[in-house]
Amino acid sequence: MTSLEKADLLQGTLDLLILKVVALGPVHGYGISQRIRQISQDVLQVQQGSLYPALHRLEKRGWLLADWGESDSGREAKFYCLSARGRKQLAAEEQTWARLSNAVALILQTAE
Amino acid sequence: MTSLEKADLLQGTLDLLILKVVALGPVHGYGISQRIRQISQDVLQVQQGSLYPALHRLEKRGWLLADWGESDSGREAKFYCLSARGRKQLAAEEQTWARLSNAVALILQTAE
DNA sequence: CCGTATAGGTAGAATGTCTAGGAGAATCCG
DNA sequence: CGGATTCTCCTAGACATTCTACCTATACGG
Repeated sequence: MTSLEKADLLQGTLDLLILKVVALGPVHGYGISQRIRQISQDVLQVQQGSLYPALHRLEKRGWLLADWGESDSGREAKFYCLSARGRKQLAAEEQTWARLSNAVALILQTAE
Repeated sequence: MTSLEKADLLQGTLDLLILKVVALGPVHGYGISQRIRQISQDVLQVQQGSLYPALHRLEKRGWLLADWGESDSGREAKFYCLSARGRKQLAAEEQTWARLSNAVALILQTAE
């Protein structure tokens, strides 16, 4: 059910969220999901089964660059950072989000 | 592509939008799509192939009631109105939308 | 030694939305 | 009158995204 009631996040915003979090500095996948949960104060949470396919998708589209490194806890981890095209994409998606969410707000604001 | 760039609407918000528009008074399907476009100032537009399945879905779930009548232009049209459960559902979805969209805003507001 | 946290991943199902069609009736324009 | 456009309903099939559920492996605390 993509109905608004149960979703862990707003459908279609996952790419935007990932790009935005990665823009704050290199992170690995696991860290991305943690940051999204923390910054959103536990409202949004990305399941791993959504996260990793999304990361591969974004990398394949040339928006993310990945390389292996060592995480804080000393484990192998794949760190992602934004490419130039990813930065453009992020800007575009931020703008689109603003347009669409404002439009939804317009409709919800109509007096009853 | 459900990526934010090209969508006609924010995925997962269609039910909410329909319920909200119907809450303003009985409308037929065609009128719903027009109102959404107008109120959103041409930002959001529902394709007919999305609209009618959604209406049937909402009716089947008991949130909308339908009956045939005559439209302004004298044609047969199916008018929808909210059921009691639909009203509850609308309230719930409005709240969820507020929670989720605020959470997205939180993430987008993180300083760079 | 076992459970939890960290870190990566895949497969399959469910859902929603879009594109692309089809249909009929009313109205407007030339 | 003929043709185009608007109004109104609908379905089928393709597609992308996201979820649940599962798998692997290492480190650490009790």
